[in-house]
Amino acid sequence: MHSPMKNVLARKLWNAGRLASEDLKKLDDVIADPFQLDAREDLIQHGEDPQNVHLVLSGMVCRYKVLQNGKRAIVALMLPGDICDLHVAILGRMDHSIGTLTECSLVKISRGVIEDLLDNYPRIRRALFWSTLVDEAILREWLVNMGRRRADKQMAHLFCEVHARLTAVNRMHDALMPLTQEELADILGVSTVHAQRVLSELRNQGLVTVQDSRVAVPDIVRLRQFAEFEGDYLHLEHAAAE
Amino acid sequence: MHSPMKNVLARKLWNAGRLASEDLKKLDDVIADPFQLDAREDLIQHGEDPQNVHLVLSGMVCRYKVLQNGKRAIVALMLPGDICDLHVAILGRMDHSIGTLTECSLVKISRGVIEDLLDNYPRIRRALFWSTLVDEAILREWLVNMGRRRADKQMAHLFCEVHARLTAVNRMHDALMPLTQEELADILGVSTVHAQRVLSELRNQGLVTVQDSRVAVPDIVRLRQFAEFEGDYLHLEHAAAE
DNA sequence: CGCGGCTTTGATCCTTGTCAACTACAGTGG
DNA sequence: CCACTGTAGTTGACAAGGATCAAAGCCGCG
Repeated sequence: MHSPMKNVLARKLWNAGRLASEDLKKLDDVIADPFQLDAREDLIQHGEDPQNVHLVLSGMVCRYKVLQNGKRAIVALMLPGDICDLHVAILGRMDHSIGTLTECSLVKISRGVIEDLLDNYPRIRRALFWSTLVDEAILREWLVNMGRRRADKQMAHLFCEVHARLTAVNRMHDALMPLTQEELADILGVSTVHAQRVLSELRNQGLVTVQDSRVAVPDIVRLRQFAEFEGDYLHLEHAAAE
Repeated sequence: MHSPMKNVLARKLWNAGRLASEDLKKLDDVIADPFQLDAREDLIQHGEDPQNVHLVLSGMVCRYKVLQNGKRAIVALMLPGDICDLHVAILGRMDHSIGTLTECSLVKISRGVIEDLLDNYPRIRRALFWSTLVDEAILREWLVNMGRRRADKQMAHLFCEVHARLTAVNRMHDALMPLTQEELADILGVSTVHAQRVLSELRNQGLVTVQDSRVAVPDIVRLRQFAEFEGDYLHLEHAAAE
Protein backbone atom coordinates (compact mmCIF):
# COMPACT_ATOMS: atom_id res chain seq x y z
CA MET A 1 0.00 0.00 0.00
CA HIS A 2 2.78 2.42 0.80
CA SER A 3 4.45 1.58 -2.44
CA PRO A 4 6.71 4.27 -3.82
CA MET A 5 4.71 4.69 -7.00
CA LYS A 6 6.61 5.91 -9.97
CA ASN A 7 3.53 7.48 -11.50
CA VAL A 8 3.03 10.77 -9.71
CA LEU A 9 -0.54 11.19 -10.98
CA ALA A 10 -1.46 7.81 -9.57
CA ARG A 11 0.33 8.74 -6.37
CA LYS A 12 -1.69 11.90 -6.07
CA LEU A 13 -5.07 10.37 -6.91
CA TRP A 14 -4.35 7.59 -4.46
CA ASN A 15 -4.91 10.22 -1.76
CA ALA A 16 -8.53 10.39 -2.86
CA GLY A 17 -9.17 6.70 -2.27
CA ARG A 18 -8.31 3.28 -3.57
CA LEU A 19 -7.68 2.72 -7.24
CA ALA A 20 -7.82 -0.69 -8.89
CA SER A 21 -4.93 -2.11 -10.89
CA GLU A 22 -6.75 -1.40 -14.15
CA ASP A 23 -6.98 2.23 -13.08
CA LEU A 24 -3.26 2.36 -12.39
CA LYS A 25 -2.54 0.76 -15.74
CA LYS A 26 -4.70 3.33 -17.49
CA LEU A 27 -2.95 6.16 -15.67
CA ASP A 28 0.40 4.79 -16.82
CA ASP A 29 -0.82 4.96 -20.41
CA VAL A 30 -1.81 8.59 -19.97
CA ILE A 31 1.72 9.65 -19.08
CA ALA A 32 3.03 8.98 -22.51
CA ASP A 33 5.16 11.74 -23.84
CA PRO A 34 6.66 14.14 -21.31
CA PHE A 35 8.30 17.36 -22.42
CA GLN A 36 10.42 19.98 -20.71
CA LEU A 37 9.79 23.66 -20.25
CA ASP A 38 12.04 26.39 -18.90
CA ALA A 39 11.13 28.60 -15.99
CA ARG A 40 8.74 31.47 -16.68
CA GLU A 41 7.07 30.24 -19.80
CA ASP A 42 3.34 30.38 -20.36
CA LEU A 43 1.38 27.20 -20.92
CA ILE A 44 -1.90 28.98 -21.56
CA GLN A 45 -2.86 32.60 -21.65
CA HIS A 46 -5.96 34.45 -20.55
CA GLY A 47 -8.62 34.24 -23.28
CA GLU A 48 -7.39 31.12 -25.01
CA ASP A 49 -9.49 28.01 -25.50
CA PRO A 50 -6.94 25.21 -25.30
CA GLN A 51 -7.50 21.74 -26.64
CA ASN A 52 -5.58 19.72 -24.09
CA VAL A 53 -4.77 19.80 -20.43
CA HIS A 54 -1.38 19.61 -18.74
CA LEU A 55 -0.13 17.35 -15.98
CA VAL A 56 2.88 18.39 -13.92
CA LEU A 57 5.53 15.68 -13.49
CA SER A 58 8.18 17.83 -11.88
CA GLY A 59 8.73 21.49 -11.16
CA MET A 60 6.29 24.20 -10.13
CA VAL A 61 3.54 25.82 -12.20
CA CYS A 62 1.17 28.65 -11.28
CA ARG A 63 -2.12 30.23 -12.24
CA TYR A 64 -1.97 34.00 -12.36
CA LYS A 65 -3.86 37.10 -13.37
CA VAL A 66 -2.47 40.47 -14.37
CA LEU A 67 -4.42 43.61 -13.48
CA GLN A 68 -4.83 46.79 -15.47
CA ASN A 69 -2.23 48.52 -13.30
CA GLY A 70 0.30 45.82 -14.18
CA LYS A 71 0.25 44.10 -10.82
CA ARG A 72 0.26 40.35 -10.89
CA ALA A 73 -1.54 37.96 -8.56
CA ILE A 74 -0.61 34.29 -8.37
CA VAL A 75 -3.77 32.45 -7.41
CA ALA A 76 -2.64 28.82 -7.36
CA LEU A 77 0.44 26.62 -7.30
CA MET A 78 0.53 23.34 -9.19
CA LEU A 79 2.99 20.70 -7.97
CA PRO A 80 3.92 17.26 -9.34
CA GLY A 81 0.77 15.18 -9.83
CA ASP A 82 -1.46 18.22 -10.32
CA ILE A 83 -3.50 18.71 -13.46
CA CYS A 84 -3.39 22.34 -14.50
CA ASP A 85 -6.62 22.97 -16.31
CA LEU A 86 -9.11 20.18 -16.06
CA HIS A 87 -11.85 22.74 -16.36
CA VAL A 88 -11.18 24.18 -19.79
CA ALA A 89 -13.30 21.52 -21.43
CA ILE A 90 -16.30 22.77 -19.48
CA LEU A 91 -15.77 26.47 -19.03
CA GLY A 92 -14.31 27.23 -22.42
CA ARG A 93 -12.24 30.40 -22.52
CA MET A 94 -9.57 30.75 -19.87
CA ASP A 95 -10.22 33.48 -17.31
CA HIS A 96 -6.57 33.44 -16.22
CA SER A 97 -3.13 32.41 -17.43
CA ILE A 98 -0.95 29.45 -16.50
CA GLY A 99 2.83 29.57 -16.52
CA THR A 100 5.86 27.76 -15.17
CA LEU A 101 7.76 29.09 -12.21
CA THR A 102 10.68 26.67 -12.46
CA GLU A 103 11.97 24.29 -15.07
CA CYS A 104 9.24 21.72 -15.49
CA SER A 105 8.53 18.33 -16.91
CA LEU A 106 4.96 18.12 -18.20
CA VAL A 107 2.59 15.86 -20.09
CA LYS A 108 -0.17 16.96 -22.45
CA ILE A 109 -3.44 15.07 -22.13
CA SER A 110 -6.06 15.55 -24.81
CA ARG A 111 -9.65 16.37 -24.00
CA GLY A 112 -10.61 13.02 -25.49
CA VAL A 113 -8.48 11.10 -23.02
CA ILE A 114 -9.89 13.11 -20.14
CA GLU A 115 -13.42 12.35 -21.25
CA ASP A 116 -12.55 8.68 -21.58
CA LEU A 117 -11.26 8.73 -18.00
CA LEU A 118 -14.35 10.52 -16.74
CA ASP A 119 -16.79 8.28 -18.62
CA ASN A 120 -15.25 4.84 -18.25
CA TYR A 121 -13.22 4.83 -15.07
CA PRO A 122 -15.55 5.70 -12.21
CA ARG A 123 -12.88 5.50 -9.52
CA ILE A 124 -10.67 7.84 -11.50
CA ARG A 125 -13.60 10.16 -12.12
CA ARG A 126 -14.25 10.33 -8.44
CA ALA A 127 -10.58 10.95 -7.76
CA LEU A 128 -10.42 13.77 -10.29
CA PHE A 129 -13.51 15.32 -8.79
CA TRP A 130 -11.87 15.01 -5.38
CA SER A 131 -8.82 16.76 -6.73
CA THR A 132 -10.90 19.65 -8.07
CA LEU A 133 -12.60 20.07 -4.72
CA VAL A 134 -9.30 20.04 -2.86
CA ASP A 135 -8.08 22.78 -5.17
CA GLU A 136 -11.11 24.77 -4.15
CA ALA A 137 -10.41 24.14 -0.47
CA ILE A 138 -6.87 25.41 -0.97
CA LEU A 139 -8.19 28.59 -2.55
CA ARG A 140 -10.42 29.13 0.47
CA GLU A 141 -7.48 28.72 2.80
CA TRP A 142 -5.38 31.17 0.79
CA LEU A 143 -8.20 33.65 1.08
CA VAL A 144 -8.32 33.24 4.84
CA ASN A 145 -4.55 33.64 4.97
CA MET A 146 -4.49 36.78 2.94
CA GLY A 147 -7.42 38.43 4.65
CA ARG A 148 -6.93 37.56 8.23
CA ARG A 149 -3.27 36.77 8.91
CA ARG A 150 -0.21 38.96 9.01
CA ALA A 151 2.32 38.46 6.26
CA ASP A 152 4.80 36.49 8.39
CA LYS A 153 2.23 33.90 9.44
CA GLN A 154 0.82 33.86 5.95
CA MET A 155 4.20 33.05 4.45
CA ALA A 156 4.88 30.37 7.04
CA HIS A 157 1.47 28.89 6.34
CA LEU A 158 2.23 28.75 2.63
CA PHE A 159 5.47 26.89 3.31
CA CYS A 160 3.61 24.40 5.51
CA GLU A 161 1.06 23.78 2.78
CA VAL A 162 3.64 23.19 0.07
CA HIS A 163 5.56 20.94 2.43
CA ALA A 164 2.44 18.86 3.08
CA ARG A 165 1.48 18.70 -0.58
CA LEU A 166 4.94 17.63 -1.70
CA THR A 167 5.08 15.03 1.05
CA ALA A 168 1.73 13.68 -0.10
CA VAL A 169 3.23 12.81 -3.48
CA ASN A 170 6.63 11.74 -2.13
CA ARG A 171 8.40 14.71 -3.65
CA MET A 172 9.87 16.37 -0.61
CA HIS A 173 13.31 15.82 -2.05
CA ASP A 174 12.41 18.65 -4.39
CA ALA A 175 13.34 22.11 -3.21
CA LEU A 176 10.50 23.39 -1.06
CA MET A 177 10.28 26.88 -2.53
CA PRO A 178 12.43 27.46 -5.58
CA LEU A 179 11.00 30.92 -6.15
CA THR A 180 12.21 34.46 -6.51
CA GLN A 181 10.96 36.90 -3.96
CA GLU A 182 8.88 38.65 -6.55
CA GLU A 183 6.99 35.43 -7.16
CA LEU A 184 6.62 34.86 -3.44
CA ALA A 185 5.26 38.39 -3.12
CA ASP A 186 2.74 37.80 -5.91
CA ILE A 187 1.48 34.73 -4.10
CA LEU A 188 1.11 36.49 -0.77
CA GLY A 189 -0.29 39.71 -2.19
CA VAL A 190 2.42 41.92 -0.71
CA SER A 191 5.21 44.00 -2.24
CA THR A 192 8.53 42.43 -3.18
CA VAL A 193 10.38 44.44 -0.58
CA HIS A 194 8.01 43.42 2.16
CA ALA A 195 8.20 39.76 1.17
CA GLN A 196 11.95 40.09 1.47
CA ARG A 197 11.72 41.55 4.96
CA VAL A 198 9.25 38.95 6.15
CA LEU A 199 11.38 36.13 4.78
CA SER A 200 14.51 37.37 6.49
CA GLU A 201 12.49 37.68 9.69
CA LEU A 202 11.48 34.01 9.45
CA ARG A 203 15.11 33.20 8.81
CA ASN A 204 16.23 35.14 11.87
CA GLN A 205 13.80 33.21 14.00
CA GLY A 206 15.28 29.98 12.70
CA LEU A 207 11.97 28.87 11.20
CA VAL A 208 13.36 28.48 7.68
CA THR A 209 16.70 28.47 5.93
CA VAL A 210 17.42 29.82 2.47
CA GLN A 211 20.03 28.78 -0.07
CA ASP A 212 20.08 29.86 -3.69
CA SER A 213 16.46 31.07 -3.58
CA ARG A 214 15.46 27.75 -2.12
CA VAL A 215 13.64 27.61 1.17
CA ALA A 216 14.13 24.65 3.52
CA VAL A 217 12.35 23.91 6.78
CA PRO A 218 14.54 22.58 9.60
CA ASP A 219 11.66 21.89 11.98
CA ILE A 220 8.24 21.50 10.38
CA VAL A 221 6.46 21.09 13.71
CA ARG A 222 7.73 24.43 14.94
CA LEU A 223 6.81 26.12 11.69
CA ARG A 224 3.31 24.67 11.86
CA GLN A 225 2.87 25.98 15.37
CA PHE A 226 4.02 29.42 14.31
CA ALA A 227 1.72 29.44 11.29
CA GLU A 228 -1.21 27.88 13.17
CA PHE A 229 -1.32 25.42 10.30
CA GLU A 230 -4.06 22.83 10.36
CA GLY A 231 -3.88 20.66 7.28
CA ASP A 232 -7.39 19.24 7.31
CA TYR A 233 -8.34 21.36 4.30
CA LEU A 234 -5.93 19.31 2.17
CA HIS A 235 -8.03 16.20 2.84
CA LEU A 236 -5.06 13.85 2.95
CA GLU A 237 -6.41 11.25 5.35
CA HIS A 238 -4.83 8.44 3.38
CA ALA A 239 -1.37 9.87 3.17
CA ALA A 240 1.08 11.96 5.13
CA ALA A 241 -1.47 14.25 6.70
CA GLU A 242 0.79 14.49 9.70
CA MET B 1 -35.51 31.15 -24.33
CA HIS B 2 -35.56 34.18 -22.08
CA SER B 3 -38.40 32.70 -20.11
CA PRO B 4 -38.67 33.93 -16.56
CA MET B 5 -38.25 30.50 -15.02
CA LYS B 6 -39.80 30.00 -11.66
CA ASN B 7 -37.25 27.38 -10.70
CA VAL B 8 -34.17 29.28 -9.64
CA LEU B 9 -31.92 26.21 -9.81
CA ALA B 10 -32.97 25.61 -13.40
CA ARG B 11 -32.45 29.31 -14.09
CA LYS B 12 -28.94 29.13 -12.72
CA LEU B 13 -27.94 25.92 -14.48
CA TRP B 14 -29.36 27.29 -17.70
CA ASN B 15 -26.33 29.59 -17.70
CA ALA B 16 -24.14 26.53 -18.18
CA GLY B 17 -25.88 25.45 -21.37
CA ARG B 18 -29.14 24.08 -22.69
CA LEU B 19 -31.20 21.73 -20.59
CA ALA B 20 -33.88 19.47 -22.03
CA SER B 21 -37.46 19.51 -20.78
CA GLU B 22 -36.92 16.25 -18.91
CA ASP B 23 -34.05 17.92 -17.10
CA LEU B 24 -36.25 20.83 -16.12
CA LYS B 25 -38.95 18.48 -14.94
CA LYS B 26 -36.45 16.61 -12.81
CA LEU B 27 -35.17 19.85 -11.31
CA ASP B 28 -38.71 20.80 -10.39
CA ASP B 29 -39.05 17.54 -8.48
CA VAL B 30 -35.89 18.28 -6.55
CA ILE B 31 -37.29 21.49 -5.12
CA ALA B 32 -39.82 19.72 -3.00
CA ASP B 33 -39.97 20.97 0.52
CA PRO B 34 -38.55 24.43 1.17
CA PHE B 35 -37.97 25.65 4.71
CA GLN B 36 -37.13 29.01 6.25
CA LEU B 37 -34.15 30.00 8.33
CA ASP B 38 -33.45 33.22 10.22
CA ALA B 39 -30.39 35.33 9.66
CA ARG B 40 -27.14 34.16 11.27
CA GLU B 41 -27.90 30.53 11.75
CA ASP B 42 -25.48 27.76 10.87
CA LEU B 43 -26.41 25.16 8.29
CA ILE B 44 -23.26 23.11 8.78
CA GLN B 45 -20.30 23.49 11.06
CA HIS B 46 -16.63 22.78 10.60
CA GLY B 47 -15.89 19.11 11.20
CA GLU B 48 -19.37 17.77 10.48
CA ASP B 49 -20.13 15.15 7.86
CA PRO B 50 -23.60 16.11 6.66
CA GLN B 51 -25.94 13.78 4.84
CA ASN B 52 -27.62 16.23 2.52
CA VAL B 53 -26.83 19.35 0.61
CA HIS B 54 -28.65 22.68 0.63
CA LEU B 55 -29.98 24.76 -2.23
CA VAL B 56 -30.65 28.47 -1.71
CA LEU B 57 -34.03 29.68 -2.96
CA SER B 58 -33.88 33.17 -1.49
CA GLY B 59 -31.61 35.10 0.82
CA MET B 60 -27.88 35.04 1.25
CA VAL B 61 -25.69 32.29 2.70
CA CYS B 62 -21.94 32.25 3.30
CA ARG B 63 -19.02 29.92 3.85
CA TYR B 64 -16.75 31.03 6.64
CA LYS B 65 -13.81 30.02 8.77
CA VAL B 66 -12.93 31.20 12.26
CA LEU B 67 -9.28 31.49 13.24
CA GLN B 68 -7.65 30.76 16.56
CA ASN B 69 -7.53 34.48 17.33
CA GLY B 70 -11.28 34.70 16.88
CA LYS B 71 -11.17 36.54 13.58
CA ARG B 72 -13.62 35.38 10.95
CA ALA B 73 -13.13 35.16 7.22
CA ILE B 74 -16.08 34.81 4.86
CA VAL B 75 -14.77 32.89 1.85
CA ALA B 76 -17.87 32.60 -0.33
CA LEU B 77 -21.35 33.99 -0.84
CA MET B 78 -24.19 31.76 -1.97
CA LEU B 79 -27.12 33.41 -3.70
CA PRO B 80 -30.46 32.03 -4.97
CA GLY B 81 -29.83 29.05 -7.24
CA ASP B 82 -26.54 28.16 -5.57
CA ILE B 83 -25.94 24.77 -4.00
CA CYS B 84 -24.04 25.16 -0.78
CA ASP B 85 -22.11 21.99 -0.33
CA LEU B 86 -22.12 19.73 -3.33
CA HIS B 87 -18.69 18.51 -2.30
CA VAL B 88 -19.43 16.94 1.05
CA ALA B 89 -20.27 13.63 -0.57
CA ILE B 90 -16.75 13.43 -1.95
CA LEU B 91 -14.57 15.18 0.59
CA GLY B 92 -16.26 13.97 3.73
CA ARG B 93 -15.66 16.17 6.75
CA MET B 94 -16.30 19.86 6.30
CA ASP B 95 -13.22 22.06 6.42
CA HIS B 96 -15.33 25.16 7.01
CA SER B 97 -18.76 26.24 8.22
CA ILE B 98 -21.81 27.43 6.34
CA GLY B 99 -24.31 29.90 7.76
CA THR B 100 -27.06 32.26 6.72
CA LEU B 101 -26.45 35.99 6.50
CA THR B 102 -30.08 36.97 5.97
CA GLU B 103 -33.42 35.27 6.33
CA CYS B 104 -33.36 32.44 3.83
CA SER B 105 -35.55 29.98 2.08
CA LEU B 106 -33.72 26.71 1.47
CA VAL B 107 -34.24 23.18 0.20
CA LYS B 108 -32.51 20.07 1.47
CA ILE B 109 -31.38 17.62 -1.21
CA SER B 110 -30.23 14.19 -0.15
CA ARG B 111 -26.98 12.67 -1.33
CA GLY B 112 -29.00 10.01 -3.11
CA VAL B 113 -30.83 12.55 -5.24
CA ILE B 114 -27.55 14.28 -6.08
CA GLU B 115 -26.04 10.99 -7.17
CA ASP B 116 -29.11 10.24 -9.25
CA LEU B 117 -28.69 13.59 -10.98
CA LEU B 118 -25.00 13.01 -11.57
CA ASP B 119 -25.44 9.46 -12.85
CA ASN B 120 -28.58 9.70 -14.95
CA TYR B 121 -28.84 13.26 -16.20
CA PRO B 122 -25.69 14.02 -18.18
CA ARG B 123 -26.70 17.58 -19.03
CA ILE B 124 -27.39 18.31 -15.38
CA ARG B 125 -24.12 16.65 -14.40
CA ARG B 126 -22.28 18.88 -16.76
CA ALA B 127 -24.11 21.92 -15.48
CA LEU B 128 -23.31 21.05 -11.87
CA PHE B 129 -19.68 20.59 -12.79
CA TRP B 130 -19.80 23.97 -14.53
CA SER B 131 -21.22 25.50 -11.40
CA THR B 132 -18.42 24.06 -9.25
CA LEU B 133 -15.82 25.45 -11.62
CA VAL B 134 -17.41 28.89 -11.64
CA ASP B 135 -17.30 28.84 -7.84
CA GLU B 136 -13.59 28.19 -8.14
CA ALA B 137 -13.18 31.05 -10.60
CA ILE B 138 -14.94 33.36 -8.16
CA LEU B 139 -12.55 32.32 -5.42
CA ARG B 140 -9.62 33.17 -7.67
CA GLU B 141 -11.06 36.60 -8.36
CA TRP B 142 -11.62 37.25 -4.67
CA LEU B 143 -8.00 36.36 -4.08
CA VAL B 144 -6.87 38.83 -6.73
CA ASN B 145 -9.12 41.46 -5.20
CA MET B 146 -7.84 41.00 -1.72
CA GLY B 147 -4.20 40.79 -2.65
CA ARG B 148 -3.83 43.41 -5.31
CA ARG B 149 -6.58 46.01 -4.97
CA ARG B 150 -7.20 48.68 -2.40
CA ALA B 151 -10.20 48.24 -0.17
CA ASP B 152 -12.40 50.76 -2.00
CA LYS B 153 -11.98 49.08 -5.38
CA GLN B 154 -12.27 45.70 -3.76
CA MET B 155 -15.60 46.58 -2.21
CA ALA B 156 -16.88 48.07 -5.45
CA HIS B 157 -15.78 44.93 -7.28
CA LEU B 158 -17.70 42.78 -4.83
CA PHE B 159 -20.84 44.81 -5.42
CA CYS B 160 -20.41 44.42 -9.18
CA GLU B 161 -20.05 40.67 -8.83
CA VAL B 162 -23.14 40.25 -6.67
CA HIS B 163 -25.06 42.48 -9.04
CA ALA B 164 -24.07 40.31 -12.00
CA ARG B 165 -24.79 37.06 -10.20
CA LEU B 166 -28.22 38.20 -9.05
CA THR B 167 -29.02 39.46 -12.53
CA ALA B 168 -28.03 36.08 -13.95
CA VAL B 169 -30.79 34.39 -11.96
CA ASN B 170 -33.30 37.24 -12.35
CA ARG B 171 -33.13 38.20 -8.71
CA MET B 172 -31.98 41.79 -8.90
CA HIS B 173 -35.18 42.82 -7.19
CA ASP B 174 -33.58 41.40 -4.06
CA ALA B 175 -31.55 43.79 -2.00
CA LEU B 176 -28.03 43.88 -3.38
CA MET B 177 -26.17 43.77 -0.12
CA PRO B 178 -28.35 43.18 2.91
CA LEU B 179 -25.34 42.89 5.21
CA THR B 180 -24.00 44.47 8.34
CA GLN B 181 -20.67 46.20 8.06
CA GLU B 182 -19.03 43.52 10.15
CA GLU B 183 -20.07 40.92 7.59
CA LEU B 184 -18.87 43.12 4.78
CA ALA B 185 -15.55 43.51 6.57
CA ASP B 186 -15.20 39.74 7.01
CA ILE B 187 -15.70 39.30 3.28
CA LEU B 188 -13.15 41.92 2.33
CA GLY B 189 -10.61 40.97 4.98
CA VAL B 190 -10.50 44.42 6.57
CA SER B 191 -11.56 45.75 9.95
CA THR B 192 -15.14 46.78 10.62
CA VAL B 193 -14.17 50.40 11.07
CA HIS B 194 -12.30 50.48 7.82
CA ALA B 195 -15.15 48.84 5.95
CA GLN B 196 -17.34 51.61 7.33
CA ARG B 197 -15.01 54.33 6.07
CA VAL B 198 -14.64 52.77 2.66
CA LEU B 199 -18.37 52.36 2.28
CA SER B 200 -19.08 55.96 3.19
CA GLU B 201 -16.37 57.00 0.73
CA LEU B 202 -18.16 55.10 -2.04
CA ARG B 203 -21.35 56.75 -0.93
CA ASN B 204 -19.77 60.20 -1.07
CA GLN B 205 -18.64 59.57 -4.61
CA GLY B 206 -22.17 58.65 -5.54
CA LEU B 207 -21.19 55.15 -6.58
CA VAL B 208 -23.61 53.46 -4.20
CA THR B 209 -26.50 54.39 -1.97
CA VAL B 210 -27.34 52.82 1.35
CA GLN B 211 -30.68 52.41 3.11
CA ASP B 212 -31.27 50.19 6.13
CA SER B 213 -28.02 48.26 5.61
CA ARG B 214 -28.98 47.70 2.00
CA VAL B 215 -26.68 48.81 -0.75
CA ALA B 216 -28.09 49.92 -4.09
CA VAL B 217 -26.21 50.83 -7.24
CA PRO B 218 -27.54 53.84 -9.14
CA ASP B 219 -25.17 53.45 -12.11
CA ILE B 220 -23.70 49.99 -12.60
CA VAL B 221 -21.56 51.06 -15.56
CA ARG B 222 -19.83 53.73 -13.52
CA LEU B 223 -19.30 51.35 -10.64
CA ARG B 224 -17.80 48.78 -12.99
CA GLN B 225 -15.40 51.33 -14.38
CA PHE B 226 -14.33 52.35 -10.92
CA ALA B 227 -13.83 48.74 -9.84
CA GLU B 228 -12.19 47.71 -13.13
CA PHE B 229 -14.73 44.90 -13.14
CA GLU B 230 -14.54 42.40 -15.97
CA GLY B 231 -17.12 39.71 -15.54
CA ASP B 232 -15.66 37.05 -17.78
CA TYR B 233 -14.71 34.93 -14.77
CA LEU B 234 -18.40 34.38 -14.06
CA HIS B 235 -18.76 32.58 -17.41
CA LEU B 236 -22.24 33.91 -18.09
CA GLU B 237 -22.16 33.97 -21.88
CA HIS B 238 -25.76 32.82 -22.09
CA ALA B 239 -27.20 35.35 -19.74
CA ALA B 240 -26.75 38.91 -18.61
CA ALA B 241 -22.98 39.01 -18.90
CA GLU B 242 -23.25 42.64 -19.80
C1' DC C 1 35.11 44.00 -17.62
C1' DG C 2 30.53 45.49 -17.75
C1' DC C 3 25.82 44.38 -17.96
C1' DG C 4 21.35 42.76 -16.13
C1' DG C 5 18.62 40.44 -12.83
C1' DC C 6 17.84 39.58 -8.12
C1' DT C 7 18.59 40.59 -3.21
C1' DT C 8 19.27 43.56 0.66
C1' DT C 9 18.75 47.73 3.29
C1' DG C 10 17.22 52.49 4.52
C1' DA C 11 13.93 56.39 4.57
C1' DT C 12 9.49 58.03 4.08
C1' DC C 13 4.58 57.85 3.11
C1' DC C 14 0.11 55.87 3.07
C1' DT C 15 -3.38 52.48 3.91
C1' DT C 16 -5.39 50.08 7.34
C1' DG C 17 -5.87 48.41 12.34
C1' DT C 18 -6.85 49.38 17.05
C1' DC C 19 -8.87 51.76 20.80
C1' DA C 20 -12.38 54.48 22.37
C1' DA C 21 -16.24 57.42 22.72
C1' DC C 22 -20.59 58.67 21.06
C1' DT C 23 -25.06 58.30 18.39
C1' DA C 24 -29.11 56.00 16.71
C1' DC C 25 -32.51 52.80 17.21
C1' DA C 26 -35.28 48.68 18.31
C1' DG C 27 -36.81 45.70 22.02
C1' DT C 28 -37.99 44.89 26.79
C1' DG C 29 -39.88 45.36 31.14
C1' DG C 30 -41.37 48.41 34.81
C1' DC D 1 -44.59 56.39 29.04
C1' DC D 2 -39.94 55.89 30.20
C1' DA D 3 -35.66 53.95 31.73
C1' DC D 4 -32.64 50.14 30.48
C1' DT D 5 -30.33 47.20 27.36
C1' DG D 6 -28.06 45.56 23.35
C1' DT D 7 -26.69 46.01 18.72
C1' DA D 8 -25.09 48.45 14.78
C1' DG D 9 -23.40 52.69 12.74
C1' DT D 10 -20.29 56.76 13.02
C1' DT D 11 -16.34 59.46 14.05
C1' DG D 12 -11.69 60.76 15.92
C1' DA D 13 -6.92 59.94 17.43
C1' DC D 14 -3.10 57.29 17.16
C1' DA D 15 -0.26 53.12 16.06
C1' DA D 16 1.45 49.79 13.00
C1' DG D 17 1.86 46.97 8.92
C1' DG D 18 3.00 47.38 4.56
C1' DA D 19 3.96 50.25 0.02
C1' DT D 20 6.94 53.01 -2.47
C1' DC D 21 11.19 55.09 -3.79
C1' DA D 22 15.96 54.88 -3.94
C1' DA D 23 20.54 53.12 -3.67
C1' DA D 24 23.87 49.73 -2.95
C1' DG D 25 25.56 44.85 -3.01
C1' DC D 26 25.76 40.26 -5.14
C1' DC D 27 26.41 37.18 -8.79
C1' DG D 28 26.22 34.86 -13.20
C1' DC D 29 27.19 35.59 -17.92
C1' DG D 30 28.64 37.27 -22.39
